[in-house]
Amino acid sequence: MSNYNRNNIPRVKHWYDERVTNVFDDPRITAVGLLFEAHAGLSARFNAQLEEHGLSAVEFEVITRLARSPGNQLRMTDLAAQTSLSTSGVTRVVDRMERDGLLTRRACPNDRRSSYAVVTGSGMQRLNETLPGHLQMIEQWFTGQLDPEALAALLDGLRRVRDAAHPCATAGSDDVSPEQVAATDNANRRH
Amino acid sequence: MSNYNRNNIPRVKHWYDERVTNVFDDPRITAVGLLFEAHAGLSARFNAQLEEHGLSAVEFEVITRLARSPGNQLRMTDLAAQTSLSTSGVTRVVDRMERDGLLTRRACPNDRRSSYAVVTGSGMQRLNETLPGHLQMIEQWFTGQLDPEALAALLDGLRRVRDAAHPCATAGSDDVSPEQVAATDNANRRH
DNA sequence: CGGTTATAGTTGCTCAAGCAGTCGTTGGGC
DNA sequence: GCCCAACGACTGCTTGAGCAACTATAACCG
Repeated sequence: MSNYNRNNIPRVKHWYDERVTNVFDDPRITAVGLLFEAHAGLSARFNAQLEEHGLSAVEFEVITRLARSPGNQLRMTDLAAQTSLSTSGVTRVVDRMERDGLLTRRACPNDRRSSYAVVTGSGMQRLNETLPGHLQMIEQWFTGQLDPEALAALLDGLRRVRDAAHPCATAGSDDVSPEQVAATDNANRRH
Repeated sequence: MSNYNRNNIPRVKHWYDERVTNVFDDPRITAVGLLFEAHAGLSARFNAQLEEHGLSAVEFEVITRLARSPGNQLRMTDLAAQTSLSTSGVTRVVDRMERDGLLTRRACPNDRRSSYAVVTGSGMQRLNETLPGHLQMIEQWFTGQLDPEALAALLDGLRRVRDAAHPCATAGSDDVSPEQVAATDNANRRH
C-alpha cells in the first residue's frame, strides 16, 4: 500500500479500479460500515419516535442526562461534557428548551459564574411521555433482534471499543475529576 | 410505567429521582449508550485523521463511494441514496469537492437530466493518501481491540441490527432496483 | 403527437452547531 | 489586598445540511 500511487498513470482508471475494489472489500472497512450503518439506522428510527413527542435527538439526550442527575440538574459545562456538544451548543439548546418550558436555568449559589440547567415539571412530563415508546423502539430494532448471549457478546465488544475510542464523558458525576473530563473532552472535539 | 406521572406531586424531586435512576439503568438504555458512544468515539478518531488530509467525514464517504463504483462515478441521486445525504446535500458537497478539484461532474449521455459525479486523478490521489492511515485507525481503535472470535461475534450482532434497522442503501449497484432504494431511503430520512 | 405526470438536479431559505472572542467571576501567588 | 491567569457562560460569525420550490428533461398515455 506504500507504492500505491507510484507512477503517474496514463491508464489511471484500470489500475485504480482494481486496487480500489480490493481495498474496499477490506474487512476493516466492512466492520466500520456495519457499526456506522447500525448506528445510522437506529438513529433514524429513534428520531422518528422522538419527533412524535416534539424532541430532537439532542434535546432528548440533554433532558435525559439532566433527569438522571441528582436534582435533575447539571451545570452547563458538565452538560456539555456529557453530551457531544460544545458549551456554546449547550447554551443554545438550553435556550430553546427553556423557551419551550422544558428546562429552566438556576443560578449556582457558590459560584456565580456557573448556572444549572434544571428540568421543569413540564420537561419531566414530556420525558415520561417519550420514554416508554423509546424503550420499545430499542427493544424492537436493537436488543430484541438478538438472543441473550448474542446480545451479551455484542455489548461486550461494543464496551471494549467504546472504552478504547471514546473519551470518557461523565462530568458532574463523582467518579471523575473535572480536569480529566475537560481534557478528554477537548481531545475529542475537532480543532 | 403507565402510572408514571400520576399525582401532581409536592415531592416531585424524590419521586422522580428514584424512578428515574431506575429507568436509566435499564439495560436497553445502556445498550444504546454503548453503541452510540462507540460510534461517537470512532467518529472523533476518524475525523481527526481525515482532517489531516483535508477531508471531512462526508467528503470521505462521498469519494469512497464513488471510487468503489464502476468507472469511479455515480449519478447524483444514487450518491445521495448511498450516503446519508439529501440530494441537495449532495449537490453542495459535490460543489465543494469539484471546486477543490477532487471531483468533476459529467453529463449522462442517455439521460440529460442526470449527471455523474466522477473522481478526478487528484481525488484518487487524495484518497490513496488518506486510506492507509484510515485503515490503521480502524485497526487501532476498533478491530484491533478484540480477538478474532469476539470481533466476529460483534460484527455478527451488528449485522443483524443493521439489517433490521437500516434502510438498505445500495443504489447504483445492480442488485437493487432504483424504486426500492428510493422508497427505503425516503423512509429513513426525517420528515 | 400533445399533455400530464414523474424524475434529476439545483437554489433560496432556515436552522443547528462550532470557533473565536467577550465579559464577569474565581482563585492562586506575591 | 492586588494582580493575573483560568474558568463559565454567552454572542457574532460562519458553515453545513435539509426542505420546499423551481427548471429541465423524460416517460407515459390518451
